[in-house]
Amino acid sequence: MSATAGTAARDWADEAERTLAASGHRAGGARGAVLELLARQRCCLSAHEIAARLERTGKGVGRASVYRALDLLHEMALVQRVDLGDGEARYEPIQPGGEHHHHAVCDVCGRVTAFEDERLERDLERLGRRLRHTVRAHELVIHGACRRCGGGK
Amino acid sequence: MSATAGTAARDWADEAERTLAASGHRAGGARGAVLELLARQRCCLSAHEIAARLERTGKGVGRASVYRALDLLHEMALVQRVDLGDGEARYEPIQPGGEHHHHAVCDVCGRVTAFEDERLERDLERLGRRLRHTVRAHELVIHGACRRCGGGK
DNA sequence: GTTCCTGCAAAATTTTTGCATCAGT
DNA sequence: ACTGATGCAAAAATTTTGCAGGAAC
Repeated sequence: MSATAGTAARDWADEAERTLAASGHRAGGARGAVLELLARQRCCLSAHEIAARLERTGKGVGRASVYRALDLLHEMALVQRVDLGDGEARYEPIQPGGEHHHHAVCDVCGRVTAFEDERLERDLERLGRRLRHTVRAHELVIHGACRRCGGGK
Repeated sequence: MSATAGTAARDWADEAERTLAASGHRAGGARGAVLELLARQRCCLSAHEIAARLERTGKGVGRASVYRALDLLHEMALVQRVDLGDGEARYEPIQPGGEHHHHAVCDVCGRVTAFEDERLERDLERLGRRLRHTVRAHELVIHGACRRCGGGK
């Protein structure tokens, strides 16, 4: 399973590089580091977190470059922007294969749980058709108390 | 229908004032103006928009007071925080009766469409039970192209 | 009269931009 | 070589905080 995830991550980073190259973008070190870090991640990361982690790994990258990389990746629909409600934007890879998850935030302990739900995804597709609104991205955030903090009684 | 909406709006503002009073909060002018403005609104407003509109109406209110009012209302679960992805937080009243909507953002023309969907709501309830996550609030944002900009073909 | 509310200004945070330099093609 | 990518510093935008005065109860 971790082998599969690793492969998917590498696939995503590779495809992202290819997509960027095809659009005339060059392969610099800063964006490459951001890509690689995002690819290895389970869940969304904020610009601040990305900069901090790259710093710790020795691959220090200017804040501006992090923001510029995220901006570009978002424009190219390679990353999903996630707003958990704490005032900083987070980003996570969009897997071309369709794997997609949403987020539940526990307002008590702060934990963020990622979850998938196939019926929800089908519902969202139907919704796009009903509204005649092309769905390029969708994002659901649930706020409340996680099972440990009161949801699981 | 507009009469109904007006009534619901007044109800919401009244109930909000009562809830606040019951928690030992006093009825000041700034928060009252924010409440009244929110109550009359169809969709979500940002702090900036709220301050600007109150300014135009002559009821100028300090930015800090707007933020403090929104903070308190959010804490008391009287308003829903909405993140449309443009870096500013928006807020809208939570109708106790259960009326609830979500938002579709057109990335082409910028229009924000509010929509309701009963099946989606049922799905989200089921989801909370499945995750054993108490759902205090949930927020869905769809990004893409609206029917005018390419979704309606 | 006490305590919360408000507004202004200052500060903290997050994100963007200008510009000189470096690096990929 | 040409042009995009990067980093630093400065700026902009959004939100928070400190504090003094005013208003609600």
